Amino acid sequence: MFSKACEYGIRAVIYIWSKSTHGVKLGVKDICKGIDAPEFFTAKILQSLAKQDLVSSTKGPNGGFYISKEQENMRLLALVEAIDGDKLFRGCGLGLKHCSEKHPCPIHDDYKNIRENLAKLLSEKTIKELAKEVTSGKATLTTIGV
Amino acid sequence: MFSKACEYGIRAVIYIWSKSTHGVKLGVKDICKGIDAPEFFTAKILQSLAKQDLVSSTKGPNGGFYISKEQENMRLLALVEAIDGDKLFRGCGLGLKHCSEKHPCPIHDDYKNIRENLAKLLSEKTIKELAKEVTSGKATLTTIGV
DNA sequence: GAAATTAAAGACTGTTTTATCCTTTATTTT
DNA sequence: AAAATAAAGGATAAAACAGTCTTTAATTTC
Repeated sequence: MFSKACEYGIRAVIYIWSKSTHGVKLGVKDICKGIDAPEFFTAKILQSLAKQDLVSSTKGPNGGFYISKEQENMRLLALVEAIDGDKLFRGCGLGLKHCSEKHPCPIHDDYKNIRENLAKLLSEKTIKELAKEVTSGKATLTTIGV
Repeated sequence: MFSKACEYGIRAVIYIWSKSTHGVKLGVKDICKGIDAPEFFTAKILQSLAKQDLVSSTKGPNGGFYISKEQENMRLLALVEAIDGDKLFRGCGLGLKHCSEKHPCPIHDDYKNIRENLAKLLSEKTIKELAKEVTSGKATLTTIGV
């Protein structure tokens, strides 16, 4: 469903949220340790997100990634689109180039429905909410205990 | 969502269904022309499906691919699983190795819901139904008119 | 039986995704 | 100013995915 990059990206951003409530910055190493993701690969994703202004970053000692005031209400949908683009939400389920209401593929309506449910879910969820689930212990971002 | 191989495979099987109601066999070339898919690549997919007994085939003149009596009630789910495996239906939305009810990722429940809807859709749809939509002109498998 | 036809099988190429490493740049601390 | 730190950026490598081509095997037609 989501690409690896997107999975790491989502986990990373939720992690940053869950740890840096009061302006504390987190380094890539910390983050990747916390979410059990490959360091340099995840760094690239975060850099891309920073470029797109979905997260903030500063270099130098005590620098790292953090979430600014303006980024506080980020939705999951924005994150997914920033990393994976909109291919998950646009385009035909069977790969037809010109699938439309008028010339639908055989699963057009059902697929559309699934997709809209997914888009709805992603657009409703804020990172803040998700982070809260982690800090409260209800959810986790890494393999624990087993 | 689905891989290219899966898209071509689904289209191919629906096409076979829609054209070979009375035991007529269709060659790969015909099929690929009919669904606007790359020939050799799609051939591989059909061969794999034949090996897995989801479609039937015979070699030689007037040979080709067809659907046997036993394959008549094939569900879309079986097709997708045969080509893409179950990765779409199993595994965590955020890629966690040990995500479970007990140790869920932050989107566990919602993702599970989406996934179950998808699985339900795919397990309910028969290829026969989908083919009927094509033969009746309600749906299409290729780019038309534009 | 020989020729023609068609799927099956395997080798090969190209692209995208995933991942790692190394260098550069910006920032802070001393 | 120098040293240390951390993100940014570039280069490379491995794996998965997508697609093509060639040869082989089975079947039918003649």
